[in-house]
Amino acid sequence: MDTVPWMSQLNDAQKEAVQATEGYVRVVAGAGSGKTRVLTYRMVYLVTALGILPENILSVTFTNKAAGEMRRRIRDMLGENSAALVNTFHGFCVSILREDIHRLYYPNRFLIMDTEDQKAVLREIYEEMGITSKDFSYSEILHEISVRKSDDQYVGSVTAPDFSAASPLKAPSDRLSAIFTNYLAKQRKLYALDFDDLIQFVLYLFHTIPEALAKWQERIQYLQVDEFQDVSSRDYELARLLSGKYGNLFVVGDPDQTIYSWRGANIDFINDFDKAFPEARTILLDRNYRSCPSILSVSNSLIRHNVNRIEKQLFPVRESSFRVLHHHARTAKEEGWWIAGKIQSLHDTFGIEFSDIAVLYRANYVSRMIEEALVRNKIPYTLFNGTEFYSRAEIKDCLSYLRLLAFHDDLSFLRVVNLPPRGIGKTRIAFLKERAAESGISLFEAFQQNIGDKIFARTGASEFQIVVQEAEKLVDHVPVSDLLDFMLKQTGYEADLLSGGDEDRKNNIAELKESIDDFEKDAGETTTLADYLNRIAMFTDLSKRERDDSVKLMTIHAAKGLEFPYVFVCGLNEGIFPSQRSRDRRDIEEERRIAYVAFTRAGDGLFLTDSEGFNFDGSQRVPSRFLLNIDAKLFDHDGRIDPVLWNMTRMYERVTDWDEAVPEKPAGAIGVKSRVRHDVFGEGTVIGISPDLRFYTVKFDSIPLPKNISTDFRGLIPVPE
DNA sequence: ATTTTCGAGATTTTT
DNA sequence: TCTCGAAAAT
Repeated sequence: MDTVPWMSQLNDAQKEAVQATEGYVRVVAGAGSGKTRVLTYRMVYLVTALGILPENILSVTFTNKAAGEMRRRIRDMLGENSAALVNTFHGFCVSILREDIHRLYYPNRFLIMDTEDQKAVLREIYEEMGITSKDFSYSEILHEISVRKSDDQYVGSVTAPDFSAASPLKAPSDRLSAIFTNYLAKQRKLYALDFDDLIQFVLYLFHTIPEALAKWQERIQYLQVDEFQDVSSRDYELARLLSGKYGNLFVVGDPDQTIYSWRGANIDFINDFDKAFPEARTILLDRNYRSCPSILSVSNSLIRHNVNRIEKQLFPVRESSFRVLHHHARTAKEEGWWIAGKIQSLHDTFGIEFSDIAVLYRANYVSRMIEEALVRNKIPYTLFNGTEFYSRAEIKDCLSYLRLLAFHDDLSFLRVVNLPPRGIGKTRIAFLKERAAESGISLFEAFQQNIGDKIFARTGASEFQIVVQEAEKLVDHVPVSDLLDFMLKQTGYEADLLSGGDEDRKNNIAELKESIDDFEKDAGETTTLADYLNRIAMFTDLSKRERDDSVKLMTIHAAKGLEFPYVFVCGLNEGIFPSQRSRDRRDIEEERRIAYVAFTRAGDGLFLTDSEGFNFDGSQRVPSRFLLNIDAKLFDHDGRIDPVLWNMTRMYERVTDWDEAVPEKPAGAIGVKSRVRHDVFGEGTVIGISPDLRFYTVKFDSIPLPKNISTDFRGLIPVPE
């Protein structure tokens, strides 16, 4: 029943998936098996063959980038008018809250905090509490906050009118809890929601107000979720609730590609889907269209080392292939140069476009040495790094100007009040904070009320206030882009930028204005400034300018869901990949899945590199255990590795790659993570205990590599806390 | 007395 | 690239 012309392009399993529109369906789709195609075609099928209205379909993607791509494809097939619903969970929650947050106690207006805003809030809290980021690193605390927020108690307590009365979260028994309570208080004052809240609030809304749930359940008659292996319990609950009425939930994922555990991804949701929904159908897509057999066998050979895994084989469709090549470099610099040289020869000798090549790495900082080599060799590249478009300083500045006008919030105020420098620094801000605290008002209000105080003489304070007042008169009457123009000119920000002669920043701002124009054209008359700001709050990489025909550089996480004919995976060293932070088997398995994702991005060629040298902590760099995991027959080495290095790799491996339950040693109170002192080596931390309890593995502070110390040795004593 | 600038050191992954 | 502390500039 090929009612649609493109149906013949699909294999049987794909066809089955596209047509499986009713009920609960799980598609286990291996890397490169055409799942994006299935998801896209399925939406088109729903609309064209079944006559379902686009607004009754929701397709959830993992990133905005993926959402954008899918929207484009669907538009190509169905035409401009078919505004099929493609969104991320977070983006969709913003839509829900825009319509329904007034049903909770919040006003019908909320501000979305991104990670930088969260850090700014933390910075203030730290200042008030007299602690520094050395005591508690921002990222650790943010993680902790996220964890606490997933506690069931949280939802009720934050939305309850008097959240301070909610018991378990309040009692600041320790500093961590104090920080958390403080954070919540600041959030409430700002009417600010962080990423976790977006989903959490929607869940709370659905749990407490049945009419709201019914309304959205009625709207979403067909729900499909991509990258289901990476959903968190919150995402899962949301999907379950939304599909609760019509019972059409279609999920697609690959358990081997779970790489977001640190963000709450839980692999069980896809693995146990059939238990949660006994009537569920499972479809397996196991034909790989993307990669050459050699790349596939290397990837399979690697991932097989994960113990906690459901066995799954991918079958290559493609035939001919080059062998995967590993290069061991003597220095980090040489690693970069080898990659640059290879890229150059791929381009010159084989006529491969630069844009068909990607360099992937575990962490952003690794990109530096690669960049340097590419620049020196005059190879064009585009860096997709952590500082994505919307989080660039100048873009954040612009958005903060706008947000100040829309929300009068402290966060924006603090960012722009002294931008460009107008003499309002620490002391004057402290003055304002005092005033604001006295009267229980916002910093901006305190600023307006005290503008005449002599403390602001000799500063640009009053000029700034006048500009803001003028701009406020314009807010509801001119397009957002004009408003931004006005602010940038009148505050002197633009002049400041021009005098700096920074072309890049100027271009970025021009691009922002363009994207605002686009948005206004799309959204029509009804959008307010606040709407606009909330809509783009989650966009981190919307309009990345990509240089024509250039090599792409990005982290493996950023490469999720993408594919490239030629892929270089660099920095395959212990401590980088797997990351230094992975401490036990579970962490290592996640790292291995990340490597698996990296390898399976490649279609025609895969190159792996590592280098000798020294890590941040001074320890010697050794090749990654992942290189040892791959069956040696399946790939080639270019550059000899000293067997001593391999032995060191095995040493690292022994420390972290044990089976799960690491027995704690009862006597002597020495367990994993406890601090110990050794007669000769000094102080250190126990990072492991051998399964047979024969020895501890101790990382001494003064020695780069961990050492095994017999449990019977008397010279190893615990250090009192 | 305050603010600004400049250089040194550190860095997982992101909605 | 971002953060923090000390010197230079207002």
